[in-house]
Amino acid sequence: MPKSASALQRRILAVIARVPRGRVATYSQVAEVAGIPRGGRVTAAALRRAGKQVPWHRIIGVSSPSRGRIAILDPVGAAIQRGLLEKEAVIVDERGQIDLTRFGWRPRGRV
DNA sequence: ATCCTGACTGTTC
DNA sequence: AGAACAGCCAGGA
Repeated sequence: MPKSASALQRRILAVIARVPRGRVATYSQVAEVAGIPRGGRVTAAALRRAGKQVPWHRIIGVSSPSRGRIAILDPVGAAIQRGLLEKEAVIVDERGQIDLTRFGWRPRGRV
């Protein structure tokens, strides 16, 4: 990985690496576990830099309290993410939405 | 130190 | 349910 990666970014990547297969986590959720309360954007930035070194496809945005949705800007990348998730048995809606009550990651410990 | 940026979010319309 | 807005955070110029 890039030697210039900050400790914070490495921590974020470490959290993402813990998201189990067949499950998805939101940007903010990852940020919070990594120690950045409202840093959803920070998670996004870290992911962008990390590339495919982590299960990037398991990180999504929030659409409503119980639903998440693919937040990739590039339509092609979004399609790829959807494919990867479906391959893990995660049901992705036509609009790229996902039921968090079913596939949302629940980190154990504190919340 | 200051300003701008963005794979974010909760609140309002 | 979906679009517009206004905060929020850390990194980079």
